[in-house]
Amino acid sequence: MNDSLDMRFLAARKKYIEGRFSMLNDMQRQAVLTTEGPLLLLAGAGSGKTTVLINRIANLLRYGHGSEGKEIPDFVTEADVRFLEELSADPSENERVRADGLCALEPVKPWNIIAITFTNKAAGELRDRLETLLGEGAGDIWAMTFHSACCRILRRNIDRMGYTGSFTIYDSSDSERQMKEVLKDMGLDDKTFPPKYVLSVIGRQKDRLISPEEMLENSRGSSDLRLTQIAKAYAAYQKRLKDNNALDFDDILYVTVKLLQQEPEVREYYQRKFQYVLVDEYQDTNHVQYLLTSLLSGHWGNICVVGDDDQSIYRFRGATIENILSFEEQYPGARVIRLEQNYRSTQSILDAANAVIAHNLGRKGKHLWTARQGGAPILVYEASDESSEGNFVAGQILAGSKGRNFKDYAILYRTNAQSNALEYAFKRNGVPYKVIGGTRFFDRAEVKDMLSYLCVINNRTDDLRLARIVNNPPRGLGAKTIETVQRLAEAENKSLYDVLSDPYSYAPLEKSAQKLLQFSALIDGLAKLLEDGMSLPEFYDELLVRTGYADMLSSKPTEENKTRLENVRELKSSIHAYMANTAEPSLAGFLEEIALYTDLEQYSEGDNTVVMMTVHSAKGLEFPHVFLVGFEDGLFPGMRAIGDQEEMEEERRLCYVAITRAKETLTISHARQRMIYGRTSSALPSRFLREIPEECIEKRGGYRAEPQRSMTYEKRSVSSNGYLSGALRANSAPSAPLPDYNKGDMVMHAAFGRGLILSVVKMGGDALLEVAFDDIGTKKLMAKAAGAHMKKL
DNA sequence: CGCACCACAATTTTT
DNA sequence: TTGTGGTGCG
Repeated sequence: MNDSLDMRFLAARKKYIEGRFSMLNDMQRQAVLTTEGPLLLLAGAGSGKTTVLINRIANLLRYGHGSEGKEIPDFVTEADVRFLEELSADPSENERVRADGLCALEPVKPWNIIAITFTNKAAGELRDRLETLLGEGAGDIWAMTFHSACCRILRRNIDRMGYTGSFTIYDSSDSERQMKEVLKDMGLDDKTFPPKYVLSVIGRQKDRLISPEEMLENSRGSSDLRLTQIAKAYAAYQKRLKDNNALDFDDILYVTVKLLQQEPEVREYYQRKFQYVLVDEYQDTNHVQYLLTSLLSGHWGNICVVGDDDQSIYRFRGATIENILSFEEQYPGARVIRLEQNYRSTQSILDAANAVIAHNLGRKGKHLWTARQGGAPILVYEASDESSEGNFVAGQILAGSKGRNFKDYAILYRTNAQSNALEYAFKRNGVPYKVIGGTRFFDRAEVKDMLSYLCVINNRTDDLRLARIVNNPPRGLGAKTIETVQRLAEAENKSLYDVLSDPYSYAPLEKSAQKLLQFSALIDGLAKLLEDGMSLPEFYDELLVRTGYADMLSSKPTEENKTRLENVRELKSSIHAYMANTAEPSLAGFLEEIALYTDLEQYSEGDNTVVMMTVHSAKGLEFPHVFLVGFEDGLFPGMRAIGDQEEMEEERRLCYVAITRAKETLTISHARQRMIYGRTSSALPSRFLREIPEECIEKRGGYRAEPQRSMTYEKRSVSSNGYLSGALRANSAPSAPLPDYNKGDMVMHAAFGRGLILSVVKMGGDALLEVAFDDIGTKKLMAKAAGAHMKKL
């Protein structure tokens, strides 16, 4: 082929590949087709970031670097060029196959791509969407979290680092318990050295790749005397973990990076393997994660990071916005593409978001826009206190939802503690809701207990987990006995299990020998079941029975124990889920999966209920209607942030995240006074409110004339003026008379429609109604609150 | 060992 | 106000 034909081919190839991504907007397409070298994708909220990621991978798999490359395969003929040039926008199947063959330039193998995310949820979604788009082969792509990717590398190669491939993973509470012991052994007072704090200091060291020895060295010149102690604790802690063949979450990254740095063979293997490295949510990466991705992409240099510096809200756990801000310096020749078209929100919402975030200095700068103009203004409501705020929100939802699409609504707040007042209001008003967050499933004591049993059965030398369960349920092996065992084990450099399963060899254990043997027989007996091929779920049932754990819970059937038993049983469904996804299920495999998969209770669209969560947990989600509550100075932004530039910018980003969750409407509320730590304190509207342009806002509420009242009186009266208060002046809302509802009355409710009162139970100055609604079934409502939305027929 | 009692603290959260 | 963790008693 001659030069001009070459040019024609390149143009036609580019045009064809572009055509294959015609469903994307220009910027998105550019992001997909930019395959080579470092690429920073600044993806604004709602800009179709994941779509781009998926399509970018699809492009790599189908066309390799065809969209950018200048090479031309030898087999291309003039006829081929003409064919491509004349190809219609909507080719037939055959034409498409031929064109694909012509345009593909070293298509990438799935196993040469790694796409790293933060959460298991994100990784799972990525895998699902890849599979939908690409079919089977997608499974070979490394689409996983930082931690699971590192684990996979470590399982193969960690022996070079002084651990063995069957290492266990400590979660934060395991780490804390271990650290507590370390500090106690060192004779450090846990007031001056809170385990959590010590661990966080150590975590920062690991993030900077500083070893215990280096930290000790560094601490010598320091004015903070505690640092030397912490450095020593760091060394002792690491020794313990190594002795137990355990890694904590920070170690997983730290050791992987150390391994890749120290071992050229291992490094080169993975560097060659990963031709393309993609990193999602890059604004959330910390330093060690930067090092990891930079190492992995070290050979081919094809690193694509996707993120939004304006949505970086995890500084407190080590995320550094610097990674995104200095990407271009760290990767010379990097290209930057901004995705600013938003497909989620109305213009009013985006105007507000843009205006707020523009006040930040440390940012790359972006301006979100949407093709859909207009939209309802942002409603700003001033409530008298948190209870009236709750009633307002509940009322708005009832009025807007007509009792149907509760799942279209989300309530976002800065702190978890705020959910309480809202829950009360929602219960009073009969609005179904679900609170996301709080104690997670795998953090519950009973679940950890069962997992500890499984860990010990899987690995007898897991001292930490063994200590947890050896006397749970109580077996007469009290603290004293365990301490003795620990002392003996330490002296002989053996595991706890080694000692307690052989009590007659140790004089001090004579008294408890019988009980100790019973315990080790229990563990051995259970392990035998698995060896004999019992299935995991069956085995788990047996575990519940033989350990006496199930008995312990069911013998005292308190409400609490019932939920515990449920949780313990629920773990069995995790086992089933694991079995369903795994070719060769094993206890060890299950435990490994569980160790890195802790978020069983994340938000997923399920029931038709309103959801309540912190702004942090809402990141990445979207809802038609969003309520941002508690928008007050001191709460959002929090007290700690006021007067600290960096912190304030983080709060502002958080605010930006909150605003950009909304698709159709955003309602912001703040209360004039609020109960905090049992004290009522007054508050001013958030300073961020003033950063939202006036013309985006419609104000409501306002309680200037609200008289001071006694607590109880206040609580009851606000519910009556809750959502109607925009219309009713506060002064004209005296104590609401209890509406006269009787059993058998027909009522019409604003949201739930027609209903029949089944029962009336007087409660204080109020009454609990049970109402059978024609459309949605029976509901329990408080008469006073519900009265605002309901009339007798 | 289990329970009651008191002191104390208290953003945000994933792995 | 709420929840947790530690201590001391029966």
